[in-house]
Amino acid sequence: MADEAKLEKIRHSMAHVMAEAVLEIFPDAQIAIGPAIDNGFYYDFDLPRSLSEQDLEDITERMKAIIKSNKEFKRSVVTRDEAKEMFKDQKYKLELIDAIEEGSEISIYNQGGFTDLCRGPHVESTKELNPEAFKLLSVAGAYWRGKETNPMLQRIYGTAWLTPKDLRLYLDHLADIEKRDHRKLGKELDLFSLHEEAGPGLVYWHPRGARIRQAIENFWREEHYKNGYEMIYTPHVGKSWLWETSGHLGFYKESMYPKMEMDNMDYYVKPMNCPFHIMIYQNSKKSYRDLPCRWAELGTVYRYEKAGALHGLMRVRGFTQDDAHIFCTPDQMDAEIMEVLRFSLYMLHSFGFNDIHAYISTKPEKSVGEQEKWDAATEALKRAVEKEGISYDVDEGGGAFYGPKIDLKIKDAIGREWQLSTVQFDFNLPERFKLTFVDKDGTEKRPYMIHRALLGSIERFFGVLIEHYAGAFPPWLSPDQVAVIPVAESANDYACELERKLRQDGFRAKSDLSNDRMNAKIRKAQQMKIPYMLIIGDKEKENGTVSVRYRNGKQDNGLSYEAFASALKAKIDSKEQL
RNA sequence: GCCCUUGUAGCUCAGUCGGUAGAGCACCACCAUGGUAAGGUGGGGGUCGCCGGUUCGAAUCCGGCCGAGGGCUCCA
Repeated sequence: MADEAKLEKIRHSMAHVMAEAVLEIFPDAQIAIGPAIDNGFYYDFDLPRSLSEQDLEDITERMKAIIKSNKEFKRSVVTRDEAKEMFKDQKYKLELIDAIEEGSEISIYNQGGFTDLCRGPHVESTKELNPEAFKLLSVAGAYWRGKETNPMLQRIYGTAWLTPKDLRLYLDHLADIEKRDHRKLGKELDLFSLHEEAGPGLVYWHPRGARIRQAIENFWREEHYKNGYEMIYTPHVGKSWLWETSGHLGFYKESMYPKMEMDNMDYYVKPMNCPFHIMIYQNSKKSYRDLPCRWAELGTVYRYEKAGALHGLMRVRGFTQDDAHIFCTPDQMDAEIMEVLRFSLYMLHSFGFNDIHAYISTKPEKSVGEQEKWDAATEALKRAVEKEGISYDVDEGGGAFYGPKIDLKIKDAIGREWQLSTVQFDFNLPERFKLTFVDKDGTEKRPYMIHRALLGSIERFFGVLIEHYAGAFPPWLSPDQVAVIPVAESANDYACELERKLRQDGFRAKSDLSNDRMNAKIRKAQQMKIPYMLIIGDKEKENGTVSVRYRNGKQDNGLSYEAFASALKAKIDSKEQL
């Protein structure tokens, strides 16, 4: 942990060194802020022209020279007026000085030719910075103080470490991230595509991607049924009164696709499934005996995300939520929450996510629903996480206005966090739609309503899966589980026979009868990350056996078909990685 | 939405000072029948994102639009 503090000092000091280098090149540059961040640092500048890659090299060289000149970082305290005088040509600094609270100390740091308004801390001297352990990564636009109405500055991002080896490791990590990029793998493995000409942010699932989706959805449906849910299907558009009642037109209109007019009525494409599920609830009078109702739907919704926010499968405009709504009595709430959380964890584990952290968000300032309800619901959430023994953080006041929630974030194979599951109480919709149930005593009462999605959206979940497995899916999810590769044409008929048998036994198999040589076929199957290859020639044909080549290069020769099929089935059933 | 970068064949990318396009892979055909990561030869395929401007002439220069990538929440 001492290293963490040291690193922060190093990174923050690097930012100052970078500012000095930039000022050498652009003496009139306006400098803004330059903090240490995760893995590195940045500094924002207002410059007369845009920076290029070439500039980054230039700046890097100057930074190295500054570091090698062994400048001390000297801290001093100045008065407000002194500070204003020192930075009289730096309008952003003046703004910062004005923002400093009356009575608090104003400190400056100086290293050689550069002085910055700064609360520190810094290293003692540039001697402590390793000129071979940092790298400038990119230039990006950033608003002054992050506000859209402010001028756009140029931000230079850099990364800095204690040693060149640490830098190397970090750059390798970045390269790994790039290799796993689901957009790249989606193309290479022929899983999905997006088509600007047909509408940005809308996903096309190719056959190989669709097979994975079906494996996910089949599993999802089976498990939901086993766990007491009913499947429902609801429309994709609804009249405006639905969205007025739900409040979406009031709070959410910006993100909805615009209205369609028909028969003097306005229709909207759904951005959420909830109001439709409520329609079903209201279709008949509900008794406490009918509750809980657990209704699940793979519901496709459309939201008009800002153009700049779209990102592959991770942020799209049309997506399918693995949605469910639970309507229950107040008495049932505790048990339902426990169950939802247990079920979520089971689902996430099944997909190979075992590092899970929970975030509970509580009542914000502006909210609906009585305090007691919020407290009861929030307590139920806490009890549930504690019972499951997963670590959690509480985001006080971070809930939606309509109820507290719990989000589950998983860590993927290379340690990145992704939010998947969410369980949210809703004190708003039951009120707005005047939902009721008749209780034991014959009086009408308001049911609790819980929204939950375990995978989040199928599209985004797919993106996370691709990156988690780097495209090498475990057999139960692999689009092609088995590639049958004949050594020469004489084994083609045997290959076809094997393919037919495998498919009939429920496996996803395909034989490669192309003109290529066996070596090329193996290469292709390997590149498509198919877990099992059956290499068959005259030998196997004669003996009725198969030779198995695994994705990892290992090999099992001369197995009987039955032996292979049962081993494969066991692997698929276990959902294990190969 | 805003800033920077970017948009050439299905994919990955070349294309120098403006003179109406190239490679590899993929695809198709033929030859080769090959035991664990690319066999050979030949062929087809692009109004260079879209619209407009400058020019004798634009993939190349200029403007606008559309899309994609990075960033815009780490705070003197």
